[in-house]
Amino acid sequence: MPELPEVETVRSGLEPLLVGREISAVSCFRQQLRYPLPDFSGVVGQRIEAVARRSKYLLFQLDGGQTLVWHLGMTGQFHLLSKQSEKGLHEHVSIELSDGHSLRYRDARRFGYAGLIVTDEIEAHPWFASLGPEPLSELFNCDHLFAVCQGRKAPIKTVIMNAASVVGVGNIYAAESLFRAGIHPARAAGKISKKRLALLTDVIRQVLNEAIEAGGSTISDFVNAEGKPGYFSHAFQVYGREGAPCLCCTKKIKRMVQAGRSTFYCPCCQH
DNA sequence: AAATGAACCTGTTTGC
DNA sequence: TGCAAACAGGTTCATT
Repeated sequence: MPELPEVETVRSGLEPLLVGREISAVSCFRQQLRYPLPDFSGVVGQRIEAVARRSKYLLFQLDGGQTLVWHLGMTGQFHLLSKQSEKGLHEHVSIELSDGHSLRYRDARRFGYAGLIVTDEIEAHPWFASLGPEPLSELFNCDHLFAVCQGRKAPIKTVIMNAASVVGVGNIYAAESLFRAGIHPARAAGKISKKRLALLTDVIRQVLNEAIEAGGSTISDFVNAEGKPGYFSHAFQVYGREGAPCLCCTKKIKRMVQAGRSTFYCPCCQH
């Protein structure tokens, strides 16, 4: 489900609802999601100081010096319930807050995962140690992308989707960015001029910012913390539009498979 | 070393 | 209509 704009939408929605609240209990309805769930007993009585994000991870910073790290996988969702209620379909964890609210984690496919990490050790943790820069930060610039692509024969699409190059760019935004930059998704990364990579850098930032503004992209099931969908899917120019006319040249949008994922592109506008 | 494909799961859509 | 195959926003691991 979520790429960077969707995770950011969830983060900004949860932040005002959770910061300052204290965790009074945690119940797990199964032992593991993608990985075994952490032992939550130590978080009871701790207050949530901040809700942050790194890459596609949500970071619930607790006042005891630990951070609850959560990845939503493909179908993970958080919902804040105001009343006690039965476990809903595909709900796996319930975090009770001292004000009576209940934060539920729901995830049909269970590709999501969570960990409890000492806040000062997050950057060194295996989930974070080899991550590239945030695409909306100064660290992600033309020089960086050029260095990453240098000498690589891999297709540019798989390079920008690799979190070691830059984080947060998933299948949708990779396709949309390459279309806007006029770059063919299968082009070898090392064969793209620095000038065109500079354009790609700008366009990735633009696309992600626009998607955040729109509250993310909902294809079938993404919803924010209030249960509402995002609207960026209406702005897709290539993703999911196989056979439909290119909005630029009117030729048919094509679909190909790269590294096991669908790629949508215009064979006329992208080189 | 680097790139592809399978695996982890369930739900929904597509095609015969 | 029914059933099976294909496909889905992510990441890691094993295999070329």
